[in-house]
Amino acid sequence: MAEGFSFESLNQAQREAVGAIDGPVLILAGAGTGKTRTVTCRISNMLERGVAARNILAVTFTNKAASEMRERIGGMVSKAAAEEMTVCTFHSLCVRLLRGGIDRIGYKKNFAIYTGSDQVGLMKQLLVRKGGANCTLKPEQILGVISKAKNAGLDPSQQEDEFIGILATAYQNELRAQNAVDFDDLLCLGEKLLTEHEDVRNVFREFYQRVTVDEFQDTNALQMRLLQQLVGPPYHVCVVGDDDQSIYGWRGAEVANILQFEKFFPNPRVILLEENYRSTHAVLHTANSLIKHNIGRRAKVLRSTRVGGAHVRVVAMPGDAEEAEFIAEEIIEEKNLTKKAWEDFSILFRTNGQCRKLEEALRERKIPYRMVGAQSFFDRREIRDVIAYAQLLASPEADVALLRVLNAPNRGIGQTTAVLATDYSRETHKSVWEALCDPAFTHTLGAKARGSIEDFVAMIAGAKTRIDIAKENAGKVLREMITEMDYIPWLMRGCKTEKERDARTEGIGSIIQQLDDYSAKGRKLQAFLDAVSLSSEREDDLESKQGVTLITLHASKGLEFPYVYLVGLEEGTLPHKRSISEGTRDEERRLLYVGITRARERLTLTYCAKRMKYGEEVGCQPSTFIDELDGEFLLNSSYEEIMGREANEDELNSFFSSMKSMFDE
DNA sequence: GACTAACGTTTTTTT
DNA sequence: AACGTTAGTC
Repeated sequence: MAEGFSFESLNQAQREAVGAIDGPVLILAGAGTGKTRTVTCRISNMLERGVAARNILAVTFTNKAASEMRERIGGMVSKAAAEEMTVCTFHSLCVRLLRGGIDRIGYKKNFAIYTGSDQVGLMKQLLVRKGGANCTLKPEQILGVISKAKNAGLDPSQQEDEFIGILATAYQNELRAQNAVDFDDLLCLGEKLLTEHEDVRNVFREFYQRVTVDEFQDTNALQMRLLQQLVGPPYHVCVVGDDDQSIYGWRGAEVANILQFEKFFPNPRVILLEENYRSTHAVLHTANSLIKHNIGRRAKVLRSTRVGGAHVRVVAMPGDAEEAEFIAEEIIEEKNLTKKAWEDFSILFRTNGQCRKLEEALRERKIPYRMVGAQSFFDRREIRDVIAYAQLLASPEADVALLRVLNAPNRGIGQTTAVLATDYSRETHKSVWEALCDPAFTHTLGAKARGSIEDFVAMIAGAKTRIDIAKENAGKVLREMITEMDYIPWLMRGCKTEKERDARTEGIGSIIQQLDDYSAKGRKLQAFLDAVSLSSEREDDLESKQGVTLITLHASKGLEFPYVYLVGLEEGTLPHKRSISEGTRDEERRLLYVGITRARERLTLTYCAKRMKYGEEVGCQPSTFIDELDGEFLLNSSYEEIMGREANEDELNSFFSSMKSMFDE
């Protein structure tokens, strides 16, 4: 048994939170106030007070957060108890729920989950089919509208724009016909299943006696409705979050969920965690002075446990090149001076486009760096292809997966044939797979195309039999199939560089290995596909890499660094110009607030007079947010001033060291 | 059906 | 500047 927790190690507000395990609880946890520790202690306390581990549910926003929380709990209670709890995301919770009972609402239990590019592919088809040639919207935008409607808890087919409504209806019908759901459907259908079926709802309510939701400020209306279905009287539900760190409004997060929590659950106990263990007083004072400009927030003032600290610098730069150069040079200098590690430094920016110049400056000086959020592993073409093949082996009627790989590698089934097959499948109300298997269809084709299709069908059916009937290892079967069809040589032909070839080959190896691991543990192919669809997780996470961290403000939430450089504080960049036109300046302010509160010791804010944007030089104005910062712990400076002074300091330092060596002698 | 050339686009991002 | 997409050609 692990050591549990002690009330003595907690501050008063934390103790109150840990002790309050009954009824609705809202924990407003400011940045760096020991939120995770409080939540894990609270769960540990549930166990001590006799709640069984299996009856505890903790919902997080990302898979990574879920595994971290489980780990933290595991360090506090017994490992077995940590394993028994349900710690997962809303989406994976819904997958479990739906794999068990989706047949009650008209889907088959082996439904496929369509993600990102699957959805785009489907929508592109629908656009063509519904005559959207003169439609100005891109498939992604239409999907965005549909997604937003679903997450707001609305019917996506009810649209102001008639054509989008038609597309939304067609999209939903198509998904259902293919026995597929998208990410948002997981939540919608999960909620629907619980709402419409009292028996299912009661099973869940009785099973999950204590529910905790982390990062509550990021939840949307639909997730709130789901939560309400999940938790019945006497509402043993605890939500944890910080409205000041709500930065995902643009994808549907409802700050109202946290601001008006009382509306959803009666008489909640509200606990404020305001004691900050992370940052210096200077950093916190500056952060507080900024965020108080937002109206309609849950008033909260972070108190520092670390008095004083270096002033927050606001540095004016001539241009983005100098900005990058300055930071790179200073990091080298500070590292030498303070014996910090590269990992102690971070550079935060609003948009990924700002990253390139910084990267260059670091690379030129041979400073190791790590970037968070580059292309997602699961978005890479070869990975999506391999997953599509795996999907076909699980359920060949998943049309999107089938169409994706029908001619990858080229096997003589081109666009013309694909369109014919799709048309036939729609006319006969069958899946594309069934169309390909149907002689009535294949005999309308030329001999060459028919032969290709027969080979393809035989290959997939053969492999599926080996897995389903002969119970062979799915990873092995998939690997052999990929080898047999010469997928890799085909993929290699499209590669321009050696590096790309290696990366892609490695990616394929990695994804099949993951499937191997699943099979080895005796888990089904479907479980693998669920895990893969639900994790957009970057393959390599932050801890596994070393160097200075380059990261967007959004991705920086939850992280902390001794040294933080927050760049590009310019009107149009931060706040971003689109947020100005959309009237979401408050969220941009919160974004800056999140960035500021990442700093433990030293914070440097920079802005440029001009910046390269889309290959053109653009003049910039300093962000109006800078004026909102209280001046007490601010130090205004400029590139010229600091770079000039540094030259002098170098001389001074060498003078001191020579004096020192004289005294030492 | 495959390959090349010109074109247009470009906030944030998880599930 | 760089990337992906599309359209046009072989």
